Amino acid sequence: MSNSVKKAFEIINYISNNQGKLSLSELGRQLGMNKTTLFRYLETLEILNILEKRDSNWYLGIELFSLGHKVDANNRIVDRIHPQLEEISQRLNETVNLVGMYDNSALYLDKVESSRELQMRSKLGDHLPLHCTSLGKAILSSLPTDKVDVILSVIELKQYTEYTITSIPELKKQIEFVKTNGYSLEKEELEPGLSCIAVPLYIKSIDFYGGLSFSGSPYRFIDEKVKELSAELMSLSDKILKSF
Amino acid sequence: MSNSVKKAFEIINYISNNQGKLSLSELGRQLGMNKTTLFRYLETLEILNILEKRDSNWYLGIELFSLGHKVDANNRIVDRIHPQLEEISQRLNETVNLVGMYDNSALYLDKVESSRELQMRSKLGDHLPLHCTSLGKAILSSLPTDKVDVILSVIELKQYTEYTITSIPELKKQIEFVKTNGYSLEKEELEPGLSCIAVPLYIKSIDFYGGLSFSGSPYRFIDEKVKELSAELMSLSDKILKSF
DNA sequence: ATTTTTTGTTTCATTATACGAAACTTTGTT
DNA sequence: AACAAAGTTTCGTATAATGAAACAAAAAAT
Repeated sequence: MSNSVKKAFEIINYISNNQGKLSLSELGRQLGMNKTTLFRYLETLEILNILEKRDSNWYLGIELFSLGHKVDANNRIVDRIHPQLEEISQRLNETVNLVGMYDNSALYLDKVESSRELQMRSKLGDHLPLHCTSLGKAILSSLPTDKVDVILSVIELKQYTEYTITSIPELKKQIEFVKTNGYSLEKEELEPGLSCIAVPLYIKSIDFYGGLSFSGSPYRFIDEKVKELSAELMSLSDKILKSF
Repeated sequence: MSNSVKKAFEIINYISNNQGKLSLSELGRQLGMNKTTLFRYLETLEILNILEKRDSNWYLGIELFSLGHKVDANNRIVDRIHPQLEEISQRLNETVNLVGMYDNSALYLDKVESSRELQMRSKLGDHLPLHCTSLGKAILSSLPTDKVDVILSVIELKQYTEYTITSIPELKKQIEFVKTNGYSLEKEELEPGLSCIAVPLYIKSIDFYGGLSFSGSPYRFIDEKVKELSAELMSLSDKILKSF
């Protein structure tokens, strides 16, 4: 495995989580790297527009923006589904989200926000934990049981709020609920004030394991609303599956 | 400059323009690289999820998607402006676009599509030429004259359609038009059936040179419409400038 | 079915290049 | 002005990248 390439991406990854906060020396300290070596990496990556230096602090560069938008994951699934997310979001005035599973987490692929919710900072590209999101539980419900067992034993069931489920049997119960009812629920298990309703979206032909969800304030998602919204998601999921 | 890092990104860039078309051998031939060396690069980049192999053809990987969405170019300009693009797009039912200048081209930063236009393949992250787009001409009009001279002498005035302007004096005339009227026009100079109306967006405090535009069919952009839409863009530009 | 060709992968000696200590320059601080 | 810290350049050394060759696996041709 190519050492320098690996190191370059370690640097890029580290900066991606600390943009605008780190100078060369600080980076060297935190990554435990010799400053001359680091200097050369940063210089190279800056020339390539992969990284950007402003006021001697480092940011991700514009070339990563370009590359990121050319990623053609799973046959342009995002491009194909986006119009349908737009439609459902506008019609119901709800925020709708699309994720796909990669490396034992749910990758945030697309979202359309309702006018109701205030615009939050874009989280596309983020990895969501599987055990405390409705989308995660939806995905788990669409996986074969033995795979679920492996995943649950591998991932850390980190406690994010007082409602986060950290017990494997309890999670399995919830996964059974999704299998029976077709949708999953999550109430402030990841962050306070945020709830979700989700359904799995498994597209066999392209080996895509993902999910669709509505997200919003837990106060709005009362029983009656949950019935309506979960039915909408299930019918959207069906529609998408037919188009693939 | 770090050789291997540079080479890794050469490979990534080449694949980004030929996704799903190239096997290891084919890549080696086209890039003039030794297959053993290339093999090691591809292996490394695949492990890092920067590249992805499907049916022995190479694609950009999901990690680039994540990184690309974390690019925080120019103080989150996209996140801050997006809601206003949404508003104007919905109110007028027009497709609206945002670009910024990087490396002598207009980088496609954001867009909101109208329900009128059919959803086209996402072009965010693409580099648009300056000489045959309304956005390019708008940006050029906001730059100091000596810089414009340098840029016009450096960039290739490639002919895309029969309407593409390839003469520097003619381009300068059009730039003067933008300076006088505050907006720029482009009719099928880049691709047949596509016209644009644009205004410059120069945010001094963050050294951002960019532009806003409406795009659509040339048949719809008649004189009267041009007046209305250009006025809308100018007032949006003003509003944005005030918020920075 | 058999041979031939092409593609993908591993090994290994050579050499190029990445490395980091040290010196030096620039910038910021007391 | 003196000092400290950050950033940059130089250069000998060691390491890691390189690519030819051999090999394995998969396609293509006979």
